[in-house]
Amino acid sequence: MVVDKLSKHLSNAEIDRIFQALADATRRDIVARVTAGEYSVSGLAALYTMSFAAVQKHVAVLERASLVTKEKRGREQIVRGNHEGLQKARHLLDQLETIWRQRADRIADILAEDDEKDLP
Amino acid sequence: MVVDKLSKHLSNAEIDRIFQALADATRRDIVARVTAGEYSVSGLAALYTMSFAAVQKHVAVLERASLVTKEKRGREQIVRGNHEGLQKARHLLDQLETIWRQRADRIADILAEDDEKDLP
DNA sequence: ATATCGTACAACCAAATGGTTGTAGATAAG
DNA sequence: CTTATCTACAACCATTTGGTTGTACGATAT
Repeated sequence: MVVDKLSKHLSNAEIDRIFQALADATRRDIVARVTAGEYSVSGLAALYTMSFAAVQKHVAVLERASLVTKEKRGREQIVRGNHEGLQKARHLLDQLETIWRQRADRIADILAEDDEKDLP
Repeated sequence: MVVDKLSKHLSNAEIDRIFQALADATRRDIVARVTAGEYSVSGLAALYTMSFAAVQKHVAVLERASLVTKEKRGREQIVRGNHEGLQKARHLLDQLETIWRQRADRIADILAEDDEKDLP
């Protein structure tokens, strides 16, 4: 199987986990919220109609993807955005964007060459 | 259930499809390849050890996520990167990045305020 | 001391995923 | 015409996913 590594620092498995973690609206909402402030797991669970255990699982998925961290404070578990993980994700997305833009640039170049042929 | 819409133009279902499509190394490889050139489905299938049908399914997932288009040419089906879809994905990722960066900036501001308090 | 709160975790379930093989229909090549 | 190629699609299978309920346990409040 030929699968290019998109990053020297992120394994394909890590990238899989990041994208899969973000492929759910509830989890994206959790990321947005804990990136803008602190929430306990039950504090998060109160925001959604699903069960506490379901939210707990969503947080676990985000944690495995390094997008979020948990820290025990008293009897609560505080969830925060993991800036290192988020930065990794951002870097990864930059790389993907670069590949796509290179393609766009190549097309632009080809079109530019055609234009030159039309010059006097 | 409270789930913020991250975009006026992309539904949560569309975003789900985009991230999930990218949550597989083979599919990311396909996106990279068809973004850099043209491939038939069988041309793609030749690159991987899995069956033709499996690759066909991966392409279908990418197509449903609007990251790729198929066009019939003779008996072949040509797969290309869908620039509109890719741009949507890029825009979406920019928005996520903005949210994360705003958080970082807010932290920087808070730290800056603390520094000011230490001034003479 | 006891009840309550926040969490962890197991067991279970339905549906989706990622893969397989097999069959069938167009299209191209001999 | 016959054969080989490319694609589509169905049926099946194992595993994962997203959800549930129930139980147990440490921390907190009354």
